[in-house]
Amino acid sequence: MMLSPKASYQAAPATTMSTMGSMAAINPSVQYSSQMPGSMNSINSYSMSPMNNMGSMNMNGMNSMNGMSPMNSMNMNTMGTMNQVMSTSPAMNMELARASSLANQMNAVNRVRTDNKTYRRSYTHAKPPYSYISLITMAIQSSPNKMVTLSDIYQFIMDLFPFYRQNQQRWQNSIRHSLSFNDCFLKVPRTPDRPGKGSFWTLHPDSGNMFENGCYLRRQKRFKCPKREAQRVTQRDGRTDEHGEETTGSTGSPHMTDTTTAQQQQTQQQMPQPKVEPHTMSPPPPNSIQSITSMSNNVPTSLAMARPIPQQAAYVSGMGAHMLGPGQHPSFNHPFSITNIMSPAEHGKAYEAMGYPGYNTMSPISSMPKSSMEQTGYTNLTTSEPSYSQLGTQQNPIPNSIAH
DNA sequence: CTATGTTTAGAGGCTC
DNA sequence: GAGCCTCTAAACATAG
Repeated sequence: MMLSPKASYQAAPATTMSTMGSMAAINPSVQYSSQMPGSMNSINSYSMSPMNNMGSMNMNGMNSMNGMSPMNSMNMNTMGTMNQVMSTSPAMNMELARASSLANQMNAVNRVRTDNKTYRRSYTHAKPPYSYISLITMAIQSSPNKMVTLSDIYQFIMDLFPFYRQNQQRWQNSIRHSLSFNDCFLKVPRTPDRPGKGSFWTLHPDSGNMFENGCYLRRQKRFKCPKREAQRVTQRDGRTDEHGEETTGSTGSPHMTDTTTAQQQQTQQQMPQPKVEPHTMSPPPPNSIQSITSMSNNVPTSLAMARPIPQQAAYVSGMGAHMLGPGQHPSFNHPFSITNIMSPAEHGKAYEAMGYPGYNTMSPISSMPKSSMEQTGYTNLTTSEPSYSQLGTQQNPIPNSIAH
């Protein structure tokens, strides 16, 4: 029997809505200011606008990075298009801004630390209150094209949170696992025109309500693609899944209840099936990556057989594990498709045109209930995270009545 | 060889 | 307490 070492540094507590509500008055900067007099100017960025936070975060991240990495330029690019991103998913950017604010505080506290002997522990050692799925989602959403490579995800996380600049092998393995294991992440293969290692990763368009409880540490329910689940069952049992929920529920992943399966299948069925003639596909915008559009001729045979989609509609096809599937969204119009890279502002329109109303509110981050955001004022950080409670004087700054 | 991706297994915490 | 979610570890396969 193997003992998990995680208890010694991480406990991954989930924060319930009630806890979130009660935490509304808790401002991390206030908590730490009581321990670090005079440091408010440096760390009270929670009262700042998200954009300010985002900007300062990135600069902090950049300052602490060694040299120029591809991701650095990506972050700069992200910053450059922040206005567009904001228009695509405001709530998502609130979360990103909050995450960046947290990173900002980490760095600020790091600076304060040198002037304050009483401060014993750096934010650098604190594990950010986000699940890996949340972090991956943030990385994807922060990308102008909503598609990132694995290394981009790594860099995004390390840029944002110094905590993840250590023990990289451990958490990066978890990142890879999360990408492969969770249906909400879709793998988009590279085109011959864009050689390189690894694929691109994007979000499944139907995975929008993963974090509807407003908690980014733990999803209320896990998104599962019925089609992919059926594939798993088929592979596992060596037979065709013809009984849908029953088979899925009995032999499927232990992470999925029958109820959830039924709900999601219903959602899938209710999702309007766009009827877009291939020839009506608009030419890519001027700033699109033209070279990628040749992907339709590069669909692996095995994958093409698995998904008999029209050749004209073949986007970045492939069903390796969790490629975008037919019926879920047409490839040639999928806002995330690399064959259809468009401005964030166009994403919403495209989605609405293909029968996905409210795309702008689909992102996991943006699915945070408005009431929750109003209650929390962006402060729904799961401050019950033990690693945070060990900050400062190593006394838990959060009253037990609130933290638990 | 290294990075990437998949899969399995188990532990701990949370929700119902 | 059962079921679910997340995290971690590890083995293995594959691509560049």
